[in-house]
Amino acid sequence: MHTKWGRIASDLREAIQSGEYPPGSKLPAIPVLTSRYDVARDTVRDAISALASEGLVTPLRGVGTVVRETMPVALAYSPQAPARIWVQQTADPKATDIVVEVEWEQADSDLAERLHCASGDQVLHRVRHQSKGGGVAQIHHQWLPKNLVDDIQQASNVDLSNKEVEPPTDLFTLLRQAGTDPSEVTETIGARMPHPEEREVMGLPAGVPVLLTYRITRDNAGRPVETSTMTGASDRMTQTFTVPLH
Amino acid sequence: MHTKWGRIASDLREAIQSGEYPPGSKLPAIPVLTSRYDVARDTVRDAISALASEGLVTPLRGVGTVVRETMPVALAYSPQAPARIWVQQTADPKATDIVVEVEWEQADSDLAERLHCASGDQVLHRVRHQSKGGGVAQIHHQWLPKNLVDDIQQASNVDLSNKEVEPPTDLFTLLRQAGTDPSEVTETIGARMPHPEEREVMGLPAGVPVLLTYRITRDNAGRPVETSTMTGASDRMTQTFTVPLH
DNA sequence: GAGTGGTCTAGACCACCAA
DNA sequence: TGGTGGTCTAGACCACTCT
Repeated sequence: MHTKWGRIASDLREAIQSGEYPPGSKLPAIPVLTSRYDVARDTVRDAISALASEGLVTPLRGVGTVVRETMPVALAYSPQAPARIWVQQTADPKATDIVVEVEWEQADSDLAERLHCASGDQVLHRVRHQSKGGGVAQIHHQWLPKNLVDDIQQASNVDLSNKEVEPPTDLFTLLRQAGTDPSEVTETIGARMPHPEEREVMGLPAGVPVLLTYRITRDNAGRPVETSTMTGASDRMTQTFTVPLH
Repeated sequence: MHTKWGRIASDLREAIQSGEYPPGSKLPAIPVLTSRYDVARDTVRDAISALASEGLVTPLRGVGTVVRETMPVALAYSPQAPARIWVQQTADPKATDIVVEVEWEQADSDLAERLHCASGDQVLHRVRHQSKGGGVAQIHHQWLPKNLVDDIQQASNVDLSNKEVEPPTDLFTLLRQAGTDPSEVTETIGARMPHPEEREVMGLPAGVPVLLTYRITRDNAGRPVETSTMTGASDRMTQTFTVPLH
C-alpha cells in the first residue's frame, strides 16, 4: 500500500501474523498509534477498520482492539452419517437447535422449482436457530410440502406445524416412518457478507462472512421431499463432505 | 442504526434492494448525498464504505459508486461426475486453468498429517490459477507424495514437476494408469475475508469473501493420494455436492 | 475518573475518468 | 476540464468498560 493507512494496516497485519500480537491480545491503543506514526486519529482508525473488515481484529469500545481467535465447528456429510444433526455434531454440550418460527406459506416460483411443485402450493416453512458457544451459529430455513407433513402427522402423530412440539426424532426418520425414503441430498455452498439483521442475530463481528447452503433432499424416486437454505457464521463452522468416486 | 451514517446506509441498502438502483447503475454522488442529508462528506463516505464491505456496491474513482452484479459459477461434485475439471464445468469458453508454480517441498507437520506421511518427506507442490470471465476465480494449491509422481512418470511418461508440460489428461486418470485408484474425496468448506494478496490476484472488490476448500483424496485402501487447498472468489463460484444417503 | 473506541465536522489536496 | 471518489488533518463530543 502506498497510503498511510495502508502502511499502518500492513505493519499491524504482519505483527499479528508473526505472533507479536497473539489471539486474544490487544493492539496498541489508537492514541499510541497516532503518535507512533505521527498521523491523525482517523488515519489510524481507517487502518484498523481495514483489519476489522478482513476479520483479523475486533475493536471493542472501552476495551481496545483485540486480535480475533476462531475455532469453527465442522459439520460432516457422508454416506455413513446421513442425517446431519446439529446438536450431535457440534461437540458442544450446550449446543441448541430451536424452532423459532413455523408457518404455512404458498410456494413462490423459486420454491416451486426446488420442490417440484406448483406455484401457490401450500408448504410448511420452519425456521431454526442453531446455537453453539452461547450464540446462534446457523439460521436454518426449511420448507416441506403439505402432503408429507400430513403423512408424518398420520404415521407418527407428530405435528410439525406446531413449533411448541418437540419432535421425538430427526426429520429423516419421521419421513421413513411415513413411507418416504430420503435417499440423496444435493447441497450448493457459497459465501457472502451478512446482512445487518444476520449480523445482529448471530452476533457476527465485522469482517466475518456467512456460509450459504442450499439443500434439496430427494426420495428414492428422485422427488424432492425437503429443501433448506442455511446461513452460517463462518467463524464458527465449516462443512465437510465425503463423496465416493466412480 | 442510530448513527447518521447507519441511517444513510440503511436508506441506500433499501433503495438498492427495492430496485431503485438496479445492478450496474450508480448511486447518487457523494456531494449530492452530503447536501441531501446535510452531513459532512466523511459521514456519507462511512455509509458507502459499509455498503462496499457488505458487497453491495463498488466505488470507482472518477466514475461513481456502482451497484454490484454477480453471477457465480457452480462447481459440482457427485459420484457421477468424479473428476472436477475447471474448464469443463465453468461453461465459459474462455475459462483457463494454468499451472503458475511447481516445486518440490518438504512436508510440514500439517501436510504430513493430511497425506499420512512423515514430516520432511518430499512432496510436489503445484499451484494453479483457474480463471473465468477474464479474471482468476480460484487459486488451487495441490500436494502429491513423491512416489506417486514417480509412478506417473513411469506409467504415462508425464513429468508433473515440470510446469511447462501440459498433462494429456486429468490427474485422476493419470493416477489410475499408474496403478493407484482414487476412490473417495473428503472436502471441508469454509469462508473468510481475503488477504490483500488474494484480493490482488483475483481482482476481488471490497466485501467479497473467499470460499476455502480443503480436500483429501484417498485410494481404495484409504491411503491419501492427494491433498488440495483451494481459495475461490465467492462472487464467481459456488460448490455443489450430491451425496447418496444410507 | 481515566482510558478506550465511535461518530462527526469543515476543509484541503490528490488520483482517476470521461467528455 | 470538471466531476468522481480517496486520503488526511485537527479538533470536538459521545458511549462504553474497567477499576
